[in-house]
Order: sequence, then structure tokens, then C-alpha cells
Amino acid sequence: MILYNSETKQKEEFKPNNGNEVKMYTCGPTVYNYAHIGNLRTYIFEDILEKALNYLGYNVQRAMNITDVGHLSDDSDYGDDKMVKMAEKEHKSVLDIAAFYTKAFKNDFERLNLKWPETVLPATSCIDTYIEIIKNLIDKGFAYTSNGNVYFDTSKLEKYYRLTNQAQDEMLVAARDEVEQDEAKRNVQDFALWFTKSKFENQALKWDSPWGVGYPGWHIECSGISYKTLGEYLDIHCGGVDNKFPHHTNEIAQSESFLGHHWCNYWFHVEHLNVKDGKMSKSANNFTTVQSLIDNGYDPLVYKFFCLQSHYRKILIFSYEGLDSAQNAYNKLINKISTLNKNDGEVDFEKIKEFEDKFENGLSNDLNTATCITVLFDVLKSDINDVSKLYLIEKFDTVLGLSLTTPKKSVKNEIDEDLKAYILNKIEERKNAKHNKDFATADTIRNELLEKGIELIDTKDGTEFKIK
RNA sequence: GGCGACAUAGCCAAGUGGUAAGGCACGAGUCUGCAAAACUCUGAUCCCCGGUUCAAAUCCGGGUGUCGCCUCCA
Repeated sequence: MILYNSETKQKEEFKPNNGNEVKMYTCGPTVYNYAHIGNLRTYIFEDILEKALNYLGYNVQRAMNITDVGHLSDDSDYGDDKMVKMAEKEHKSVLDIAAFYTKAFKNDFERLNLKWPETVLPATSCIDTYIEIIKNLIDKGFAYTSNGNVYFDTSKLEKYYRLTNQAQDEMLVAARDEVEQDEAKRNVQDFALWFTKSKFENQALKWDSPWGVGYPGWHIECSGISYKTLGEYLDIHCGGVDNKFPHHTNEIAQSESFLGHHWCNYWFHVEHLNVKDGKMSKSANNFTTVQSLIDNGYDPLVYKFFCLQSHYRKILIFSYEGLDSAQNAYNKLINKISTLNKNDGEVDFEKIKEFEDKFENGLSNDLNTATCITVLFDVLKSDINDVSKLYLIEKFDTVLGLSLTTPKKSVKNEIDEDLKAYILNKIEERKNAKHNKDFATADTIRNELLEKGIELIDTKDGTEFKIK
């Protein structure tokens, strides 16, 4: 499998450290609010990556954190911790808030057919590990205490900027107005490992530590959870592009200084979902959630399909127009698949090979899901038998997770008998009207039903109906 | 100010040196009493300028434009 590695900035042949065993870490959410579909784009592709690796014969061990402590306020840098702020607003404890939004996040995973990683740990469950790492970093001289906090000393590294080409003296310090410079740091790019004092005094959760009662810095949690659950060597680390700097850069600094060797071989970053004028974000208040998609009548899988038609390293612009287009395509696909005959013979393993190859090549070529989707259409258009088509589509769907062969139960089977009798009665009435060339009455019946959300479809073998 | 990404038909989008996948929409046709659905057909020389090459959307240089990051973000 060829994967683009953000650290080397090129596509590379993927080789795990240990045979077919892949250790994969994915940065999780801060659970102070619902995830929006832009956040979810990253998790969609991480899920595809994991399933593609499985498809290609690897065993994947995957871990993810849930950040339930120590994050700043809203998207500006003022005020209180995000978690604290939301807790106050909703009159609940910080941990209640975290539990609530973790559950919501998990629910989004289910609705998008994403596999929940085997290991998911809240940041607050690994405080001991952070303390162990920080102690070690201080002992080795990579960290220092100042004004009550513990900071990582970036000047001790040969190369600090690993995922970005920025040169230190060319960086603007506090590029955004709201960001204040912390005078306690020795170097401007140093970052906190442990806080006992900060501008956010009302931190709700605090723990005892060798440096006083306080809470961990943001970056240490991923290093800690990754070390605790996956060990000293990581094959792939994933996240959104915005995390390249400072988050992932700092993770590398901490982890490698602590471990004493190179840590992670491949960095997988997913580009952002934008709206027309820029990125989708909670602060810009231009975000859409899975629930709001559902409320607007869209199947969440339509959004997933929308994402898979483009590449994960390209910005994707979200619009309802684009989503409608994806919805049409997805519905046609599902409908067509549902008409395939399950009993028309045996799978023709000779003929399906070319499609399997094309699909596999798509996955192997830096996760080119767009060509994988194209293979779906190719299969349906080809002249292989239906059983072979179904075999392929089911196989491909183990990676794509689009519920291609298991669409929701036909509404037709679930409606109550009275309604069904009523509709069949109307169809009969219309049939008679048509027979008598009374097309006005026939059309009236059709329109009446349509207003009630019942669509009539005339076929050679008579009239069928569909409830919207 | 620095770093980086992107620019392909009306829209989304693949393509990484050999004469442009796919999807949506539009239009035409078949079918139909009409319509819907379904099926068939139809469209681009790849932002601009210059260079390398037998050959470039694909490589190099210079523009233009859009977006992102520079300690909150997926």
C-alpha cells in the first residue's frame, strides 16, 4: 500500500514495524459539544484507512483519546476551559458533559458505519502515565519548571519543527491577537506539560503531582495514551491537518525525548471540510451536525458517500447542492443494487478479478476512494452475472461501509394493513379510470397520493408504490 | 511577515510524462394516455505566460486567484 506521509511529504510504500501488525493512533475529539460533519470527515477517512489495511491483509490495533480535560475555551482563546464553560452553561459537572458528548460522538460513528476503535480512553484516565513521562523528561533535561508550571524545552532538540517547514525566527509569535505570550517560558515555542498555574484558574478537574495540584497540558495526553496502549513504536498517527502544528509537532518532541528513539513512521493527515467562504468551525457558527443532516432528510451515509467521492488530502467544499448530487447518486446506486437477482448462478471468479484489482489498486494508491466508488458503477454496468456483482459489492462495502446491500427495510413492508389496502384500492380505481380513458381522474388520484407522500410508479407489470 | 495546499466541462471530482475515469444536473431519444421511474445517447485540451521533452493537465520557472496554518480546532 502506498501512503502519503506528511512528515516526509511524499508517497511511500507502507511497511509496518512488525510484520502485518499495524499500530495506529488517532487523535480524538474534545467532548464539549457535538461533532460537526467537518470533524467527522477525518474520522471517516481514518476508518477507511483501518478497513483498507484489514482488506489488504493487515491486523490493525487502533487507539483513540477522548479529550475531557484541559482545553481552552471556545475558538477564541479567552476565558475558561471549554469543558468548564459548557458545564456551567448546562448546569452539569464537567464529567457529565464529557459523558454526554462522548455518547453523542459514538452515536455519530454508528450512523456513519464507522468502527469504534478497540481502545478509546478518556484523557483523565491516564494521569499517572503523563506524570511518569513528565518526570522522565525533567530528569533528562528536556523539561523545566517555571512559575509553577512544567514546560518542554524545545531548544534541547536538534530539530523541533518536524511536520512543518517553518523556521523559528520567521514565525509570528501570537499571530492571532487573542493569544498572549506566556512570560514563564524560556523559549517562545516551548509548551506546557503540566499546569498548576494558568490564566484559567477555575479548572474543574485537578490532580496531585510532584509539581503541585494541577492538570496536564494538551499535547501530553496523546503521547501518554499512545504510549500506554500501543507501546514505544507507532506505525501510523492520524489526525486533521490543523493538528500538524503545534499538536503533532509537540507530540513528536515529547514522545521521542521520552522514548529515546524515533517514534512514529507515518503521519496521516486529513484535509478540512470547508464551506464556500472558508472552513467549517464551531466558532464561525457555520457548522452542520449529523443530526441536522437527518433533520433535513438526508441519510448520514449520503454525506459519507459525498466524502468518499473526493480525496482525503484535498479540501472538500460542503454545500447542500453538492449533497443533493451525492444523494441522487447514492439512491440510484442502492436502487440498482436492490434489483440484482441473488439466485442467477455462481460467482464467476475469473471475470470479477479485474474489478477486484481496480478496487484494490484504488485503495493501495494513497486511499483513492473516488476510484473505488467508480468501480462500483463499473461493476453494475458490466456484463457479469448478478451474483458476481453482489459478491463484489458486498466485499467492497466491508471497506466503504455504505450499507450498499443492506438498505433500510422497505417501508412498504412496515406500513399498516389499512394504509396498504387504501393505496391498493386507489391504484385499482386509477387503473379503471385509465382503462376508461378518464385520464383526468387517473391523474387526480395520482396527485392526491403524491401529496400524501405516496409515489406511484407504472411498470409493465402494473403499478407499484413508494412511500417517501 | 513566514509556512503550506489547491486551481480539470454548469456543479462535484479522478488523473503524477504518452493524446482527459466516474457521478450529479441539463438536453435528445426509447417506454408511457401524460408524467415519474428505468434505459440509451450527448459535452472539456485541463487558471495565465514561458521553459524542458519526440511527447505535459501531469516536470521546471514566473504570474493570478482561492483556502489553510503560525501555539483553540478534525
